[in-house]
Amino acid sequence: MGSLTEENYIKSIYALSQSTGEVYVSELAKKLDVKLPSVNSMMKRLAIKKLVAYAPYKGIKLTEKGKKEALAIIRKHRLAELFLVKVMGLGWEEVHDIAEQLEHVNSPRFYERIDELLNSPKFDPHGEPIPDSNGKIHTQQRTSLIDLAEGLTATITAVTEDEKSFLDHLNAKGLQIGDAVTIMKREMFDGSITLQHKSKKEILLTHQVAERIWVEL
Amino acid sequence: MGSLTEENYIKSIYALSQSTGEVYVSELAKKLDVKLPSVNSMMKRLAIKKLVAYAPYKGIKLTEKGKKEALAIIRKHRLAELFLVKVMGLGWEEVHDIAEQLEHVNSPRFYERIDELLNSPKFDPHGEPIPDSNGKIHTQQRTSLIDLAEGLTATITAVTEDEKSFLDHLNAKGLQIGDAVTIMKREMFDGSITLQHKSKKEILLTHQVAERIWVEL
DNA sequence: ATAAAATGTTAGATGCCTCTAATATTTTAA
DNA sequence: TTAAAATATTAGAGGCATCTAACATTTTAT
Repeated sequence: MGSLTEENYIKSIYALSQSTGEVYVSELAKKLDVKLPSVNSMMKRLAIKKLVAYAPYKGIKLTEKGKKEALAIIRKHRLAELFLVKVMGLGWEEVHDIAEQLEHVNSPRFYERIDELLNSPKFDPHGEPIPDSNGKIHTQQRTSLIDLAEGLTATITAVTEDEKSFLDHLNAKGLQIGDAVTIMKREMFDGSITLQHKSKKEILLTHQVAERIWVEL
Repeated sequence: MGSLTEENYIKSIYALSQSTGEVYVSELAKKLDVKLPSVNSMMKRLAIKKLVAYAPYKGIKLTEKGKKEALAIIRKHRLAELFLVKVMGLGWEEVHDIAEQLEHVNSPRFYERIDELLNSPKFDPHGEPIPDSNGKIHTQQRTSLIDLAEGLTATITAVTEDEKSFLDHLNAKGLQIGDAVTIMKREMFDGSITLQHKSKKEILLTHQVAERIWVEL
């Protein structure tokens, strides 16, 4: 178990390297809100610990050991989020910041118990998959709401959780995980989308919002 | 909000100064398992922050500000312990170490919710009082099992929680908070005590164990 | 192909928290 | 009452995590 700071670096590297498999120093610095040299010196330390593969002027990659640690933290984060919603009755928009802290709690027993109480759940309240205790992740094939043709109906399965304000926005629009929506109109001009929702109301989403909503047909 | 380390110092100073109102550097060093100079330099920092009153070669005292912070941490610790037992179904002997971590979670909402779910509880699973959100503590007049005369019957209200092994010991003997016990015999020779318990069984406790059990007549 | 822009690294400093070794003060006991 | 023991402090160093300023490399665009 590394320090809290170390865990946050590992987690961010994992998140940012999802698509390309690597991260740039500047991306990481931006994400963690530190300056470039801070990232640089942390990379040296993590490389010594064999958590990242790092060569000067090259992208940063997690080693297998680093990935394993990242997935363990993500598992704890997502279990915590679901626990906060299901057991403690908090709103999905307010659990992220608390889970950011709970994910660093070192207690197998605590998380084993949460897992039991929630019946080994597969997805967190934002629809993100929860890795199992071996770090195995049940990936879903994802389609963004933005890629759906007019007339199609789909079910919201997940949202990309970046900031509380985004979830507040969805709450205000009345959208939740599991809701069925039909694409009424796609505006070419600004990329916005009009949906028909179970509430019978028409909902307008900007491109920026729609691209962060994942659906299944 | 100070650092985790700072919070642990404050909490330990509070605990150790309960009786006399002050702590010695060496006591604190022992409790926190650090060397004397570490305590010394931390005291200087805490004094600058007005959390402790500290003069060289004199005992350490918490300021009002320091006490308030200590009580806030203790409140979180004890709420967490009760939550772990009542809501999560963990044993009273295994919650201390988890609560040591949860007490540092910074989220008024999280603790407000725990307090609600537990119905603003007054005591933790070990019988220790939970300070209210203003730091006010509902102190009980306490009698130790060791001070009870033969023939008297009393109810266990609290135990002094120092180590898991002590609670394991009580579990093995079948003793719990709320149990009624009658003093059958007090041995002058070694200070041990024989109890009659609701289970009808006779239980022998050594002086060392009995003095850490608090009762009400 | 080279100059400018973007990105990354090194050097050196700071604060936090810890340590060991050396020194100082207070307490205790002869 | 003074020497020894116990307790506390200072000096100086090291690791972690951060920063600014200066320098190096890579990418890009003319």
